[in-house]
Amino acid sequence: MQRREDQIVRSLTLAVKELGHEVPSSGVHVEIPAREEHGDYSTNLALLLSKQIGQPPLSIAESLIATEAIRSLPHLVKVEIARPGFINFTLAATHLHELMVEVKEEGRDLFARHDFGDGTRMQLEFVSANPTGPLHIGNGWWASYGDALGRVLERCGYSVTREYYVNDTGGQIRTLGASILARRRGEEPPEGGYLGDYIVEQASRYLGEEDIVEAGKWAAEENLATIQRSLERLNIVFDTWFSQASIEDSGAVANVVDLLFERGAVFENDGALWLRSTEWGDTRDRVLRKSNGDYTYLAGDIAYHYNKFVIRAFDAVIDIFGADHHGQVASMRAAMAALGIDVDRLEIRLGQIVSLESGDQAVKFSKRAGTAVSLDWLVDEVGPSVTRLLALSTSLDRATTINLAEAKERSMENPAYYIQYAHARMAALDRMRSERGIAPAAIDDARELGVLVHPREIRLMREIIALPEVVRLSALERAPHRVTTWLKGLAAAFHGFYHDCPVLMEGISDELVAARLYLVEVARVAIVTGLDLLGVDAPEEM
RNA sequence: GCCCCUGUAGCUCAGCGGAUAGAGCAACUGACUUCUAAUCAGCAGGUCGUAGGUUCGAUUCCUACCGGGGGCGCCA
Repeated sequence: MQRREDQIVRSLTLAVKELGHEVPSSGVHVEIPAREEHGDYSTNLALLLSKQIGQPPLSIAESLIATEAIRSLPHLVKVEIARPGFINFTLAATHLHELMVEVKEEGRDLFARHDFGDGTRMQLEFVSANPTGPLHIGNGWWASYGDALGRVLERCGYSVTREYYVNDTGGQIRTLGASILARRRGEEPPEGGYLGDYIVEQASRYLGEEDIVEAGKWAAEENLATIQRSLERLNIVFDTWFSQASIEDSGAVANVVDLLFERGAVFENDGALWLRSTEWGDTRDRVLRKSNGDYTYLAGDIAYHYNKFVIRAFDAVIDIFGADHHGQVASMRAAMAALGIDVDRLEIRLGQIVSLESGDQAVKFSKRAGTAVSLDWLVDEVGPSVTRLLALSTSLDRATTINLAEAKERSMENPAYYIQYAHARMAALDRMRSERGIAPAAIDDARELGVLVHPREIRLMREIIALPEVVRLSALERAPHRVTTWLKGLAAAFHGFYHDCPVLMEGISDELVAARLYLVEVARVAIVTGLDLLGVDAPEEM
């Protein structure tokens, strides 16, 4: 779709040149204003030029709108100057009709697609929960975010790899094994062990040796399979499951510590090897190899990130962790800097804590204490669509409390029903069209859509054409929840249209039926595109 | 103490430095011989935590303070 904004920017550029000025290098916006009185598009250009050339913005705006470049803008009905110095363009409905044809021709594959990602190889690491138990709801929230962000980035031309880092070795696996063995003996898990009920159940099925490592690995493998199934229920599929044990066994950890040593970033103290991370902005230095000779988790993670950036040479990496891993951020960035890796290639996004409201109390999740509410339980309760849309309704930066009663309601409280119902209505219209032997919507010329002038139709068309910009911003700001916000608006516009603009009822002209059917098809392209970006199904009927 | 996130309507939350700050829910009122009312419409609800600063313009950016959440291991 040729974005109308770009067309207007080109005309404004010509207009500025016509007046003999330079276009400001940054800050110029052409946007769809929030208020309809402000027209279809609006620009702050005159306000910025005012600063640059020292003339009042209103008189600059006057000169601009008098130029040939502006007067000849396609579809232009009216151009107005507003208070501080905005220029507001009102276009004829024909500009919307034209764009509808473009969206329909692009279809689900091409509409709202961008190429600015330019094939950048980007790795997204997310979830990476230790296989010491089932995923909890917080994991599901951040998993939905990571997957949707990947979809948005892919639509903008990035080449995305989704990866899960599996902590299949080390102290937690031993603790897990010890907890299993204790339960099998009918005892309480040891101090610091895992207290969840699932451990008791697993212990009853463990037939192996009385060996904590063997028991731990057995349970971890089983847990990992469970985790994978939980994620697949949410439409989340990883490209790679990267084993921590594999990187340790390969000697890569020792190698990267050697490399850090060669670069002078390591020192010895109290029998341990330390990373001089304070030199790169960390609040304290970090242990890489303990005095007992074992490498720390951090050392393994550094080797893993070295593998991402140097061995596999991803152009950029986004790590998505829970806020409880905040402490790792400065250390990892320091380690990358110490290795001479451009720190800007590493982006770490932290998801704030998710809790569940049960009665009046918020339940905090702890896997060790066994109070984590499992993701599977929530998906059983409300289904995958509601889970994903709820997770993707708010910013990652906001700590959320899930209200189960509201999540189970089948109303607008639940964006999933509202949005999916809009799609089901579109699908129903198409079924009915087919049953009545009416040909699928087809238009040879945008002028055949000239009958679409009802305020409900206008609003729907305006919502549809906003998606490309929403997708662009979602990718740049790593904010897929913007797509959810847009979907709610689109669904609202469609429900309003559906209510006031009959498509297949008696007494409607053939021409209007054809145009409205076409509009419904275009709306369907848009809503399916949006839902797919979030990994949510578009049901034919509900 | 230090670091990160957050404070917007009664509640849950949107809001790329722009114009009169928006949705849903809850409360109240209205619309079903229908293309599925899982919908639509109306009404009501705001010192955008507080105080400064930058700017033509600040809910948005900066600083300080106050409230809430999270993190500061030779755990992972």
